[in-house]
Amino acid sequence: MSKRLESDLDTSFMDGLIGYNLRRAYLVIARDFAQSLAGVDLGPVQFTILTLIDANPGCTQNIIAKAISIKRTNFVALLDGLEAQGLAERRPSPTDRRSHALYLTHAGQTMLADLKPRIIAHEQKFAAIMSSAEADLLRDLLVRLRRVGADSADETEI
Amino acid sequence: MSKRLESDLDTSFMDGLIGYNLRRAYLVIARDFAQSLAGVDLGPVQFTILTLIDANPGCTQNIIAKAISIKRTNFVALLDGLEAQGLAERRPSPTDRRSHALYLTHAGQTMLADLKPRIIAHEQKFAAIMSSAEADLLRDLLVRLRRVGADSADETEI
DNA sequence: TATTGTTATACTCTATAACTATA
DNA sequence: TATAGTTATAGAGTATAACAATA
Repeated sequence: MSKRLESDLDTSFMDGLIGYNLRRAYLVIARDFAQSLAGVDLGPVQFTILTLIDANPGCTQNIIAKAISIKRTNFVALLDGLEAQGLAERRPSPTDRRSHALYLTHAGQTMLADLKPRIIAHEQKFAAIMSSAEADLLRDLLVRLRRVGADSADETEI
Repeated sequence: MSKRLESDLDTSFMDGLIGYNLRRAYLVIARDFAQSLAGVDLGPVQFTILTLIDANPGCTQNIIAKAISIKRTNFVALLDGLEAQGLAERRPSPTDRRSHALYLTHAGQTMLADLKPRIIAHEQKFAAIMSSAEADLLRDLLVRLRRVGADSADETEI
């Protein structure tokens, strides 16, 4: 197998680009993440929303949407999906009648407790190929990278 | 502005995940990359294809598709777009009548020469926030990360 | 039988514009 | 006037299944 490797190709220009390498690594991890969620009707973003509601009960849609850099407008359907599955719910906000206070249902908490170990196992598969010092630096560099775009970002806070 | 920061949110679980930080950084760079290509009818993947055909004239669709981890099936429309704009062309392969030999047209070479400086400027905006040693380590870590998924990848070579 | 390219199709994520109800 | 949520819609990017031509 692999009679002809893609290493025959000259990819030198792309290989030097941070963005290109970032995309390649992201795609690999995103696929593995999705496999970790196999059998569950949740996308990666929905899992993230689940964890954030769990850690911040009563928070609003906007707060979460900004925190994870997705548009308010795209948040609606994602939350609709969680609500339809009985995992989360919108309650009227006690302080602002425009906004909703978000909570996990009991089923949502159970689901999250079931999924977290899967995600941690998925993560460890990747963390295993670097030292903890390298992992720390990697996270730090990724955070710094995403702050570069902070000015050009319109409504989605970085 | 920014009367209430998302840092009020407890995002500790997600912050610890490599995949999450990778996604956030990737999205920021991908948006900036797209802006660098503003006014040109090319997506990021099409730009990548353009550079690879330029560096590897006569190569086949499959070789490039594998090199950048996209499906053969999705490559077709991307290349169609390049051909429709007169930037690239499919010629019959001299050795295998199933495959096509890919080449840039003169217009394609001119376009690429125009775009490369834009992409390099885009890259430098991000490279500027780290030392060259950090950038080298980052690229190395990203390559190592994407190789973790090498076994579970079916047809798209990592 | 396996591989290259192809069509058709669907799903996820992201994006913009315009609306409503509140503030 | 601005903000929170919503609807509708569009576009990338990615995914699978099935096919024709060639190896």
